[in-house]
Amino acid sequence: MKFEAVTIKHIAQELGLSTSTVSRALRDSHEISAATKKLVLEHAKKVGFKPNRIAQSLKERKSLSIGVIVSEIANSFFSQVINGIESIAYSHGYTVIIAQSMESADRELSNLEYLTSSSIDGLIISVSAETKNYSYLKKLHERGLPIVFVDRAIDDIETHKVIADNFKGAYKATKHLIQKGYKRIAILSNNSSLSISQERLDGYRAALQEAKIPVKENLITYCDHGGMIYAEVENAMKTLLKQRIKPDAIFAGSDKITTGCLKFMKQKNIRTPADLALIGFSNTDLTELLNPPLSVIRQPAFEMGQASASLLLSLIESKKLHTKFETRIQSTELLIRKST
Amino acid sequence: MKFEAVTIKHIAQELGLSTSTVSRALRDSHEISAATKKLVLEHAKKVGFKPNRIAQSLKERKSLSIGVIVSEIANSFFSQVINGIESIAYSHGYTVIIAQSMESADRELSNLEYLTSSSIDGLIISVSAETKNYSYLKKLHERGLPIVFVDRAIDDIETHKVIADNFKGAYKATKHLIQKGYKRIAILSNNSSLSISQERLDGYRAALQEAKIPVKENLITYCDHGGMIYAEVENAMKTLLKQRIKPDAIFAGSDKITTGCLKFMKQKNIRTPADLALIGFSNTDLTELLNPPLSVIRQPAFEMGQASASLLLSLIESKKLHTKFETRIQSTELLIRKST
DNA sequence: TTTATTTACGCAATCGTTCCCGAAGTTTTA
DNA sequence: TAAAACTTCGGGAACGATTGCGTAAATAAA
Repeated sequence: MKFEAVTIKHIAQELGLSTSTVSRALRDSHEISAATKKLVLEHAKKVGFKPNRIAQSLKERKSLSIGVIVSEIANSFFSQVINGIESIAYSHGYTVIIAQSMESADRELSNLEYLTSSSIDGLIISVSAETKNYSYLKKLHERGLPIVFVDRAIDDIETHKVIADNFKGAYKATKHLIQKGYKRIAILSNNSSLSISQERLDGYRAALQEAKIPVKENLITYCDHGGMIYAEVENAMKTLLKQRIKPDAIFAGSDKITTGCLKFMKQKNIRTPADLALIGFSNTDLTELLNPPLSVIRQPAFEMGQASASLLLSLIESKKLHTKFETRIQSTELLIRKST
Repeated sequence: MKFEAVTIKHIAQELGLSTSTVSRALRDSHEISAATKKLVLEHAKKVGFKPNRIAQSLKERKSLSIGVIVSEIANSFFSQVINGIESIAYSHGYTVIIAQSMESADRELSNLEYLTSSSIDGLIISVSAETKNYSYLKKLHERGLPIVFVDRAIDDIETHKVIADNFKGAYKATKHLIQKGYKRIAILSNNSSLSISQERLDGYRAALQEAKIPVKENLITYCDHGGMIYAEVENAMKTLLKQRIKPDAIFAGSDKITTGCLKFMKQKNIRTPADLALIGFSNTDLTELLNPPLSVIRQPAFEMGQASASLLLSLIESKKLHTKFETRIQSTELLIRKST
C-alpha cells in the first residue's frame, strides 16, 4: 500500500511549467510573475499539494525536528514540560520527537543514538537519574549538536539550561515545616548525582541551619532511581523509621518519591500529618484530592518547556558559534495543604 | 552551526570504491566479495558511519515513522498507550511522533495535516471528543494512509481497531453499584458522539435493565469535552444534584471526568460514598491514594498500545491492499475500593 | 534604432541512498 | 576451445525540493 502524494513535478507537468518555476512560485520568489504565481498557488491548493518534508530536509540539510528526552511522559512535570516545548516548536514548524529514558542510563544512550540517527536539529534533555557517564552526550555537543538542558543539567557541558529554583523551593518547604513546629525533618532525595538533588539538598540544609537545627546525615536518604522503583522509596522510609528517634516530617525530592511516600504511609497506617508530615516536589494536579491533600512545591513546568524550546531554536537558527549561554532559573510555588 | 556527518561518498572516496559498492557492502549484498565487505564495514565502523535516515526515507519513499494522535499525554491512559506503542515501534526501527488534540477538532485537524506533511508511514489515532467531521481523516485513509484506531474509533472508516471492552466494563461497574444497594445511579458520559461513550452507556443501561431498574434520562449527562474543561463536569454535577430525587451514585465515563467529580465533591463537602458513591473509568495509579480511594474501571492501556502498533506495522509492511480488518477488544478490570 | 537592463522562466546540479544496468574478469559447461 | 554463466564492481538515474546560472523576450535607456 502506498500513499501517493502530489509533488511539484506533477504540478509542473499539469501546468506546462518547469519544476523550478513551480517551486519558486510556491515560495513567492520575486522572479515569478504574479499571474504564474496565482496559477500555481490555486492549482496547488486544488490538488492539495503539501511539500515533502523529507526532500526539503535532505536538501536543506536539516530535519526541522527536535528531540526531547525525559525520564517518563507519565510524570506530570514532564508532560507539562513537553506541552510547553510543543507549543513553541510547532509554531515554528518543528516536529518534536519524544523519547523516554525511564531513568535508565542504557535507555538514555540508545535514545540518544536513535535520535541522532534520525538527524534531529537539536536536543532538549533532562538527564536520567542513573546516568553517570556523559561522554556520549558531550561528544555530540562537541560535534555541534545544539543541546538545551531542562530541569536536570550537567555542569560539564556548557550550553543553555532551564531549571526551577530548586534551592529556594526546598528552602521554602523546609522553612515551612520548621515554622509548623517539626523538629526532625527527613529528606528523601533523588539520585545524588543529579544537579536538582544537590540544589534541593542545599536549600534543605540552608533552612535548617538558619533555624539553628543541626543537619543530621541519618535523616538524609536517597532514591537512586528517582522513585521509579517503589521498593527504593519503601526501603528509604523503613530505614528512616527504624531509627531511635523517628523523623516527624518528610521532605520528598521528586514527584514519584512524594506519591511513593504517601503510598507507603497508607500501607503502614501512618497518619499524615499526625504521625508524620509530608511535603514534596510535585506537579500532579491530583495532589489536592489526595488523602490528605498534599503540600507541594510546584514547578512552572509549562513555562520551563517553552523557555527551553525557545533557547534551542535560537541555537539552531543562529549561524555563528555560540559562546555565551544562559541559565534560566524559574521560581517555584509553595502550595500548603493538609499534609503539613 | 552544522553537524557534519560522514556519508557513503566519503567512505567510497577514502577506499577508492564507488558509492554503489559501499552501499551494497553495507547492506550485505551477495554481489560484493567478502574481502570488500570486510574492508568497508571496518572502515565504516572506524569513522562512525550512520546512514542518513532522511536520504533513505526519500529514496525508499517511506519515513520509518508513525504518527500518534491522542487527546492529551498527561492523561495516564494515553501515556500508557504511548508506552505500549513505543515499545513495539522502536524495536522495529520506527520513530513515534506524538501529537495532542486536547479534545479539540481544530487541533486534531492541524495535527493531521502536520503529521501527513511529515510523511508518516501510518497513523494511530484516538479521535478527539469534539470531532464531528471525519472527512479529512477519511480522505487520508482512502488515499492509502494506514490507520489504526485505538480506544476511540469511527464506524465509518474500515480499518483495524483496538478498544477496551467498554460495554462490559460499564456493565460490571454499574452492576457493582446495584449490588452495593445504590438505586439512583447517574452517569457522566463523555461526548455522546464518541464510540466509547455509546458502548459505556449501553453497558450501563444493560446492567440497570437486568436489575429491572428503569433507566432515567435525567440521570444521564454528557461532558462534551471529556472533562478537559472542569466547568462542564461542575455543570453536569450541579444539574444532577438539583433534581428532586438526587442520585446516590455517580458513574464517570473518563479519567478526567472521574477526578473532576471527586474535585467537585470535595469542594461541595459531599462525602463519598456516604452522600454519593463514585466509580469511573480511570488509569491513574494515584486513585488508591485519593480520598476516598476510588473504585475504578481500568483499561489495559499498555497492551492496547502494543496491539495497535503491531497492527499498524502489519498494515504498513504488507504490500497488498488490505480488505479484512480486525477489531481487538481487550478486557477491562474492575478495582473496588472505598468510594463505592 | 540600437544597446542595456529587467523580467520570467528553464536547465541541471545538489542533498545521501539505493538499485537497475552494463562491463569487465573468472569459472564452468558443452 | 568456444560459449555460457557467474562474480564483482562502477556508472548513473532516480527519490522531491531548492537554487545558481543561463537565456529568451520585454522593457527601458541611450
